[in-house]
Amino acid sequence: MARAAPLRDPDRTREALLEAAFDEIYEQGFRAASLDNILRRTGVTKGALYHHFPSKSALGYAVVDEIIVPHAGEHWERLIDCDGNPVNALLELIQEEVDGADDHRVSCGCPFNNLVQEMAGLDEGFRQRLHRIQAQWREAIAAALTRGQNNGQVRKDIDVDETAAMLVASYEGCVGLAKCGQSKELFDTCMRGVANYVRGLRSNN
Amino acid sequence: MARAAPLRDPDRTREALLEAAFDEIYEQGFRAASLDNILRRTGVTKGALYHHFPSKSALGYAVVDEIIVPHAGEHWERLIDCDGNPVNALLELIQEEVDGADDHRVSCGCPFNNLVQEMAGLDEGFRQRLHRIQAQWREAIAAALTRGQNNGQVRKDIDVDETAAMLVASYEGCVGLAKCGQSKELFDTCMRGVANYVRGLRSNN
DNA sequence: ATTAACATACATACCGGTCGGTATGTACTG
DNA sequence: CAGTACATACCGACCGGTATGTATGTTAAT
Repeated sequence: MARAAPLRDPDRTREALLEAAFDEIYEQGFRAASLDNILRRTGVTKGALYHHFPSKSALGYAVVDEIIVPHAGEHWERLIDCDGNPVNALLELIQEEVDGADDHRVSCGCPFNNLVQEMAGLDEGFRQRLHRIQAQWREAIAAALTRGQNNGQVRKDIDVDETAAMLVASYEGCVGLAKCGQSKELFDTCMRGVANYVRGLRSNN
Repeated sequence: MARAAPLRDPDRTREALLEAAFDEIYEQGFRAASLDNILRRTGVTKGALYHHFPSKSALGYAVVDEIIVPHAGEHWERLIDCDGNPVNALLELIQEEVDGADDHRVSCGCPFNNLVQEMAGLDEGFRQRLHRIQAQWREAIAAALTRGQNNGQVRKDIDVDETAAMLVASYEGCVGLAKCGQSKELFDTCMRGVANYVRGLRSNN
């Protein structure tokens, strides 16, 4: 890789490091992610990296805080903002995930879930950050379902927290199945199952 | 750890290596699993290990073939053998998983799923083995559901393959949520959601 | 001139894997 | 039965490579 001219633009340097770190971590996992690879991807040197981040862990935490959290937020904020039928909103979200899933995504899985599986049991710093994301997802879904119950759009005999947890689990599970089979088709099949489950939440009135 | 006397019992040595490798891989992941740790756990030396297995990968594959596959088989074989109502059989299976989940399990997750998340996108040897396990799970559930449909125990308007995929995904997802929250309670909540989904598969007649 | 922003060279530790050698059991031979 | 020849099981030091992290020097902007 060509030696990049020194940027002397700390914000851009930092941002470049975060993005390259995200890619590397997404493809390799956090522990197998190599700082040297990240430096190669960016053309940044080791001194610069350690100028911006005190450790590999700190870099990983920053990737979660500044890339994964905002990206996750985009999804559940729409569930919160949406004032229509939450069942329809969920179905739209599911459809978007199905449409947006390319080979790379099928092969690598969900960046959030990958980190959970790898790090949640080993590192509290990761775990707490990831758990917060997951909890917000569940809360957003549960709140939307409660709203739907009050509006008569959603069956009143379901436990919204239970259902929200189950939905998040199903989605992450679908991504996992697809990764295991390296098959977009399997992902679609699995997600159709989730969509049918969601349709079953509709009130019968 | 005390220095173990040379066993000179190749089968036992091999078995000990497999079990220690399983534990180490379960807790650390495959790539982070250290051969030295496995040797320390067993008291076996590196020469002995490489006498039994040509490489770390081969050891990992053997763990899947000789420990994880048989263990997974125990579960889905019971679904195949069972001649009662498949909905009840699934609910029993779920209940057993809930009852059997201790702290270690919540913290470390599902050995099968861990390997999927870590290795499926990186190593075909692992991927094919794991995919085979997953496919057998789905096939066993789908077959049971089909039997239930023919017996009038299961709704006829569901797609059994879709449902089977969704069930496997949900279960793996539940384990993931629990790991992320380090919370048995979250696991129970999530699994209650799965159980309710399964109850919804019952025919209404 | 200070100091933030980088660059370079290096320290240290651990990794999977190899290698020469040893101890033990077994099979053949005279 | 004794002795030789060979195979299996195992030992543990060591290798090259790579990992994160550090120490110190240089550049450039305010």
